[in-house]
Amino acid sequence: METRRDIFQAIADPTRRAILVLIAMQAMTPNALAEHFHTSRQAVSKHLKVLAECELVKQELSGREIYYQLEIGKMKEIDTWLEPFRQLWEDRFNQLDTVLATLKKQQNEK
Amino acid sequence: METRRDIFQAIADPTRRAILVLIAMQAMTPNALAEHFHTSRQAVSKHLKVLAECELVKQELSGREIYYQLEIGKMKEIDTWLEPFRQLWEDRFNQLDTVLATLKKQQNEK
DNA sequence: TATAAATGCAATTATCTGGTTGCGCAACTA
DNA sequence: TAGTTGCGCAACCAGATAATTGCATTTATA
Repeated sequence: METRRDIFQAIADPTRRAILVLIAMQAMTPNALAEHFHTSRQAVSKHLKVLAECELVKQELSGREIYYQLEIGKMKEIDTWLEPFRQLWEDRFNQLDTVLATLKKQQNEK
Repeated sequence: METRRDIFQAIADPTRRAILVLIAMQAMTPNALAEHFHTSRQAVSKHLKVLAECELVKQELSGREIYYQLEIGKMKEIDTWLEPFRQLWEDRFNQLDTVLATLKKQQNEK
């Protein structure tokens, strides 16, 4: 029942990725978000809950409305995981030692 | 049955992410990979199949062994999706117009 | 040649996931 | 105050997922 929420699992769903893009531009309510998709407001609400559980979004209350906005800092975690791979495709021909060191370090920290 | 494979779904699984890290350092066989996890070789094989379906890994045959290696180029797709968000956390205080333009462009291209 | 090893595939199963509908509650509004 | 709106939560359901076991095939080895 207590499913461990994970940022990678959060962005696995295309609707959630679209939500992140939308609220990156402007904080939005569940109702406003739902208008952009072919699903119910409740379904969007569940997606927002998942995003909130892994701290990718935060709420801002305004009367009976709830504006969801992006927690941009959390997105860095994806970037961090990607970093050693980025080195691989950027410096494929040199600095290989550095790349391997970073990868091994990341693996040991697991 | 024909589940649409997606790179974001592929990296949603922690075992698959670990596999990517391992083979980034060195091409490995399913048996060798399986030794690093608490699952059967067949389970690892299924993960490799998922990764192969979205072209994150490629095979290199060697007798009865199959070495899996990373398709580093495919990882760029994650990076590409992340790019506008990276702009947000790097240039939070300026160039906001550029960020929004990128996001909207990305959204229109869906 | 007989045996062992490396691998993929099929069938099965328990669990997770994303969606729906129905409901209750708090907050606006006429 | 009565009705409407915005929202989250619970129950339910079909399909997807990850893991297991069993098996067939190909290649290496004794």
